[in-house]
Amino acid sequence: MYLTDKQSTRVFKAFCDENRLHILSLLRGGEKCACKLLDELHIGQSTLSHHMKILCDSGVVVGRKEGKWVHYRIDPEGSAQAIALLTQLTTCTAEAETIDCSCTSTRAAV
Amino acid sequence: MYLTDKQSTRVFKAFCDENRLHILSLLRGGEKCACKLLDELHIGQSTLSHHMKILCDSGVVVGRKEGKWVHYRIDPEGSAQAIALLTQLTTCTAEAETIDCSCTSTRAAV
DNA sequence: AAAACATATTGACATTTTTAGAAGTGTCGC
DNA sequence: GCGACACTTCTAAAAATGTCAATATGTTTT
Repeated sequence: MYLTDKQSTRVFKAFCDENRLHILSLLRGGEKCACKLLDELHIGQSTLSHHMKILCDSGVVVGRKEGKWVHYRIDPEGSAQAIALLTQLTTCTAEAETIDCSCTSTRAAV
Repeated sequence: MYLTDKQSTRVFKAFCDENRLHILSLLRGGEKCACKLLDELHIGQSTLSHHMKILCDSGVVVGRKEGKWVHYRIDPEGSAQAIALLTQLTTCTAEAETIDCSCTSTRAAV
């Protein structure tokens, strides 16, 4: 499960906008259709559609089409992958503890 | 440890830019000063400074000033908090499994 | 004190993102 | 088929972000 840097940024874009965080908090309470989300957010319908696309592209949310409606929910698997990715991005390697001070050693330590 | 939505977005902004992901990957190998980072990234000095500010604002990176130099490293505590926040943002509540289909029930289910 | 150096801040510009209105697509009920 | 509805895509404007050059700040050396 290796992603390019570009793909990784796509995952975290989901959490970089206040409206999207609001949408996620609504979805944490269970699956909701777009129209219901629209009722609770003070944004236009096309704007919601745009945000839902970004949330789905991140893998954290999935949409289920049912007739005219699309029901959105948080995907536990996508969420787990996002957490795994974040963990990977912030975990130091074994030898990370050796303090690298090349700048001080090459110049200051004359 | 509750953050506003705005504060939460600040945490994940760290992971939404390819250059910042590159910087993080360098820091995963251990503490590095800004000048060393600058050597490995094809960006200007002021641009690096800008990215380091965003990384530090997220809490995932900390800077240690030593004379003229600033040594940056990944903060395991800040990283753990980011992971905890991401977990919180994507974890559904207990009753989330009940499918909410108000839009279909009020209109389609005539 | 002055010069040299590492980093931060400012200002200007290009690119990207957010937003909403308008038009387009697909589905349902008549 | 036709109109109503839910949602998506297109388009354009506003806001935010990334970038670099120039300048400022703070530290060390002479």
